[in-house]
Amino acid sequence: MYHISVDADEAAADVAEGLLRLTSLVQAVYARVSERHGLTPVQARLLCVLLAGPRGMAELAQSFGVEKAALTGLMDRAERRGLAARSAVLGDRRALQATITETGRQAAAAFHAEVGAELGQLVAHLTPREREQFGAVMAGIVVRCRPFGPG
Amino acid sequence: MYHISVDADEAAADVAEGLLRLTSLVQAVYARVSERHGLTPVQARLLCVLLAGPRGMAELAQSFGVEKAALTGLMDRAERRGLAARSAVLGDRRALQATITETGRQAAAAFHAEVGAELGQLVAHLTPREREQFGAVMAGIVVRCRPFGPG
DNA sequence: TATTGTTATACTCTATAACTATA
DNA sequence: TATAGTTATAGAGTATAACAATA
Repeated sequence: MYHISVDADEAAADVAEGLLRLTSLVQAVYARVSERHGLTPVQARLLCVLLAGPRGMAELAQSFGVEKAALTGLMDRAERRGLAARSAVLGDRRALQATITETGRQAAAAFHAEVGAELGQLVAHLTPREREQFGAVMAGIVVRCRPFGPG
Repeated sequence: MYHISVDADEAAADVAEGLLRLTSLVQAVYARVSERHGLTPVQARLLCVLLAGPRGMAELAQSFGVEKAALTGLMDRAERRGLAARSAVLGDRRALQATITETGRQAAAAFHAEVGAELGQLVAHLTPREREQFGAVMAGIVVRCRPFGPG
């Protein structure tokens, strides 16, 4: 039905290499934009989550896929830099909420906009139709690896 | 000529989000396969480069985009684990070459094959034609950001 | 003088284990 | 007992600055 290349392995290796190179490029963009705003990549990610509202420490740790203790350290450093703060939670005196400060909000908003713009530049040479197809393929790949949604 | 969406910004944001999610997924695969072979992601990358032959320390630092001192630390740890070694360079008594050991070679070869296979799985649901197009788009994006070749 | 590589120091990010306080 | 979060400790990865040896 399809044309099967005799170099099927080679074609697969090419896709793998493409994925690795693309990943490396996106990581570099992310790191460069973070640095422009005085943030580490992980701090940028943390602040972007907190832009949507306060989050519990355990909740953040789980959504980042790190241990609670690692999150304590992340928040310590973010707090020391005036980017985020901890606040009490009504009704559970064990719990703390991570919140973003005004300084953090401004940095995160600017970071988010610039990352979006720079990543958009990467696909600016494609036609709208190509971009749409490319986006659909990426979404399809991601969805198949997160069968229960973007936790 | 093309249909321009009134939500062009939104579409661009979608592509950016897709790139970030795909990157996160590929990084996770890379980290998981590395760990399976007792390697950190950076060690895996270092060893895969050394699979092709010895490299000078400064050369490696530049191709990794890190300072010389960082590479000294990387090689110290790789050497301590028996994955790589330093050897003298004939004709320049300042220089050292990083080489891979047999242990390192086996780990790197297995790692490389498995990463290729797992990344291949990510696009296994696509038709050959879709895979080819996807690969071409990725290659095009990367090429535009490395106008002087893959360093 | 320039280049190669190392050492010293400091910081971020992460894991594990032991701990406190509250539920 | 279980959960939320912290502390202590260790290790990887990185940067900067100062240094040694060689070109």
